Amino acid sequence: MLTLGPNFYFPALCFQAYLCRMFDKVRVRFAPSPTGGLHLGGVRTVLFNYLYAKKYGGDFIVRIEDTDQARLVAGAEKYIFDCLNWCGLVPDESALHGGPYAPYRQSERKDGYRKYAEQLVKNGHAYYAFDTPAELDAMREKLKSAGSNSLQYDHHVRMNMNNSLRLLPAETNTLLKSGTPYVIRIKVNPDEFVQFADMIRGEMEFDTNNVDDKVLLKADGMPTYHLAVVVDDYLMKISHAFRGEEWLPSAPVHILLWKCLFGLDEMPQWAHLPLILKPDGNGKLSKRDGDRLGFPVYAMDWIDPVTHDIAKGFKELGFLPEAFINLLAVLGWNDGTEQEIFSLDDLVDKFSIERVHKGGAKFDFEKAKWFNHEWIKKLDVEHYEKRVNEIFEEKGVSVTDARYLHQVMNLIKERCTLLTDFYTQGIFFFESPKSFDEAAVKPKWDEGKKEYFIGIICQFEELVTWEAVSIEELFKSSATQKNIKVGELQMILRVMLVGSKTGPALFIIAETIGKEETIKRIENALVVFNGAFNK
RNA sequence: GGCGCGUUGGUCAAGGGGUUAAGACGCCUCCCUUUCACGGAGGAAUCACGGGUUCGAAUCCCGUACGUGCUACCA
Repeated sequence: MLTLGPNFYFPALCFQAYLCRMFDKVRVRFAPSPTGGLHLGGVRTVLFNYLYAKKYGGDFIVRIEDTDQARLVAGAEKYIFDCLNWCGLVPDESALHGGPYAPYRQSERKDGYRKYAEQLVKNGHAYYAFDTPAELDAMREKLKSAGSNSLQYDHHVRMNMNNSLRLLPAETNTLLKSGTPYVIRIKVNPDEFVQFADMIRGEMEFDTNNVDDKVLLKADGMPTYHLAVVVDDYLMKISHAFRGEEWLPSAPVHILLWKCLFGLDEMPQWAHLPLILKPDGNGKLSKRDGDRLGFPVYAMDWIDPVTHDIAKGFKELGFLPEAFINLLAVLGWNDGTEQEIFSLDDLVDKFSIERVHKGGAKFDFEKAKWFNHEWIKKLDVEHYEKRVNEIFEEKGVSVTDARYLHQVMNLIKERCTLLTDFYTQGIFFFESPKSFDEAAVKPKWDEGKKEYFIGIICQFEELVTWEAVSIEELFKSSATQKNIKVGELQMILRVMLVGSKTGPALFIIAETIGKEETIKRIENALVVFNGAFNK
């Protein structure tokens, strides 16, 4: 079976690839550059890669693309792996986990790339370029003032530039020998069409007249993304390359490199994923949008090592990894049924790259929270009580009785949207209310009610079985005796025990916190109400 | 500006020539609960626009508009 499914989707287009790949293993890669926090969109790219690999029994590889030394951020790589780990998307091979194609960090593979760049030069598919940044600027300035609609370094301009195409071989040699800084650029021939089948978008075609001579090897000897991605995908036997839509315009460069270097038969199948857009206005979702609109865009808290700015993560905000994965999966994909709640296993089973949308989706934090709510309700509290315990600790409440926390969590789980809600919804099970919703009590408060509560204290003390039903029975019969409406008393009792008019069934609360604590809280509240209402 | 990609309710979306155009989130109304939540019942779309093709188009084709991406010795 292996790659049968996906290849059958474009049988005519991929027949050749199909033939040569049908017995190969599916191997996909996520290739982040460690420049900061792991964005929503990044996690979704990981997810889709992972799902596809696991669906076809393949390998999921994480390759660190750290070819831009200037943009490296300390800690970013570790952070990426921490996020993947939290999400449960563990790589089969990576810079962290090792594997048969190590190293998985491009900076450590530096020496390997030059050979391919040189080979391209030798075969006439690339050339040395000695242009300085200033000269490049000047070129673009010139094009701009000439009214050109392209500012690219391409076949129109390359014969006016300082490169081995225009220079005499001897001149090039001299420059090379004298150590003049240079880059290697791909030589894109005009008037050709580059075609490939995108698994999401179908047949794609690009006119090479619009493709520029991209830098392949930088002056510092590092490859650019364009060279590195092709070389490493080849060396690591990547069968399917899924990445964000922002890469679509440079896809023809990659196809051309594949063609010149390794042959199209070896090339992975491409899929360009739609973007995740900001919820309000326009554009790709960015960290700033999260700050602005009040929701996270990173998987986990990211602390900038330089500025020490902290960007909130879904994890710390109280999201379950199950929910995070789920909401990301259905942002741009669905299985065609009405199902919306999917576990990772479900997703592996049902995911299909062909059903991924072409259009970008605006991120909706309200819906994201709904997914979390659903997962909190769905999962047994064992799955997340450790995290909830941490949240209580962070708030300065130490939970000594794990069984009690467990019990409380089951009582309130359906009213918790975020894990952090367990604290706000459940704190009164651990501490007496520090304040009361007096406005809720005041209109109902009178001398009769006061007498009633004074009386109920003694009755509670004598109650033998402290269980919700018996407490309720006693409470109600006592009210009937005194000819007071039970409803009004209940509201008051609730505020006495909880502090506000919220929470699960009242007598369950009384049972859970215990007789002694219930009586204590009534007495406490009596004092406060007495003072407040001056009766 | 050039090139690419996209466009079904506020949002996510099903749908692939004939449907009363699913469903979910959010919002509103009501029921349940004398709390809040959960749950339940309702309410809200001339499928961006204009032309074709067709007996018939949200669905196919062409334009236009709008959105978005790329346009670095960044990924």
